[in-house]
Amino acid sequence: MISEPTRSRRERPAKPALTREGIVAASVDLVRSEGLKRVTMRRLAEALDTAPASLYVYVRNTAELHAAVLDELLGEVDLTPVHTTGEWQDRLADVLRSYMRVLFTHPGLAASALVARPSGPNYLSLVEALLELLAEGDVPDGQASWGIDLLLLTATANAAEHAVPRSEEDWDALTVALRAATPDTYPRIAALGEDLLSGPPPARLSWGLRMLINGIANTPRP
Amino acid sequence: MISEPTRSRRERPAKPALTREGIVAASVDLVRSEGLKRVTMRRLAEALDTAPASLYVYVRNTAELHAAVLDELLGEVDLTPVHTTGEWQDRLADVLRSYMRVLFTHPGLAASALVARPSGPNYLSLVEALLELLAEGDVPDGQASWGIDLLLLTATANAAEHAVPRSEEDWDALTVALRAATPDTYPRIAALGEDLLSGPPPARLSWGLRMLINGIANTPRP
DNA sequence: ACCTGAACACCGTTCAAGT
DNA sequence: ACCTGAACACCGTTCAAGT
Repeated sequence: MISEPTRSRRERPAKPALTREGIVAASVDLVRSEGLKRVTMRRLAEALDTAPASLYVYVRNTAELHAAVLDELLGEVDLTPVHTTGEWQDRLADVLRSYMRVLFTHPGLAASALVARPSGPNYLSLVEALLELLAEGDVPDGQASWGIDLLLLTATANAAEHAVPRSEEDWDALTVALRAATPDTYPRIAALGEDLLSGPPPARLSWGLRMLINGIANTPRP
Repeated sequence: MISEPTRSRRERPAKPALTREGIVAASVDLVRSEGLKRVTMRRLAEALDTAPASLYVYVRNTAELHAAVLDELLGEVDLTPVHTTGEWQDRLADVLRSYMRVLFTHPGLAASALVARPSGPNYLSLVEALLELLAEGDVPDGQASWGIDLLLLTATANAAEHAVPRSEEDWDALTVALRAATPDTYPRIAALGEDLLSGPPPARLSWGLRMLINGIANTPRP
């Protein structure tokens, strides 16, 4: 009995040709459904019904792939605060919080963002939005230029740190260590005590963002 | 012919008993000789002449192992600026630069420091040193408490970003993207132009640290 | 030019079984 | 209690060979 290639080709649609766009799109699907940890060359090849080696025609390595995924996901950042009313500092903080939320929902993405920083259109739009808000606040150009980098870096690092859920034991380790600090060996730690760990995380974050914005706005360049 | 276990035991010294300290010490040797990428359970077991599974009696997982290595390496941070003369801000920046140098010389360590933050004695000494300098500058306790976290976080993220040597192409990708930004779509990026990428890295870093210290010192807590 | 199979050189972690 | 061998379930990347 002869097989029916035509029919079976119609049942499962013909394998689409590989393109960089297709690979990135499949990667984004994968990060949404299974997390960044599963966006591997082998898993991705499986999803695209091809061999891992085939992907290397379009993507240099795994790091570049992850950077492309991030570029894509940055489209989810809410930039509307740029054109609303209210204090420019608050709106700047809102954009950064939205950026952090995107990183936050895909564990591992923030860490990869630190190593392979994106340069796609969505990243540029984010930079542009932040620069416009700094300009609205009359922050000098030189300080805005150098500050934007640190603003994004700190937001990314903050997200990286909180994205991986700290296990109870890990957290306890630091808490215990800080509480055990005796005044004779660690006088300042002992003096500040609980305050080092205190405060609701959102309040700490808001203070942190405001602190950065203040620093950028008020520190003249040499 | 019968083998000579006694003699061969003397030629190669008896396998030392496994301890957590021994495992961490071997890990530190390994990170120095082969880099953090090679500090794996399997490679480490090989170095200790044991089976990978044996290590799990003393170490929960690879992340915990890497955190222990960092704890240990933080002993190299130069804390002497705490007790020298000069502006407290400059001495604070010096300590942070020394911290970054440690992270810098062991690629990958900074990234791991973001995920599994250390809590060992060397980390506490670093925190204590920074707090003492902030106290010398009469920074209010509440701001010091919340600021210290962000100070270390930003320094770590900065090191993580620069530890992995940016390939020429990656760097070009961002440069090209920024230069290609047209005034109609990205007006602020176009207006700032080269300045976004300009300046010698040490000058940018010094400004960044000073900016953070200013922010912490001058942003009141709610 | 693109795609594949196969291989090389690795990983983390678990678990039954031994001492 | 500690250690081991073996297994399970994966990785990234390269390369000769095919189309």
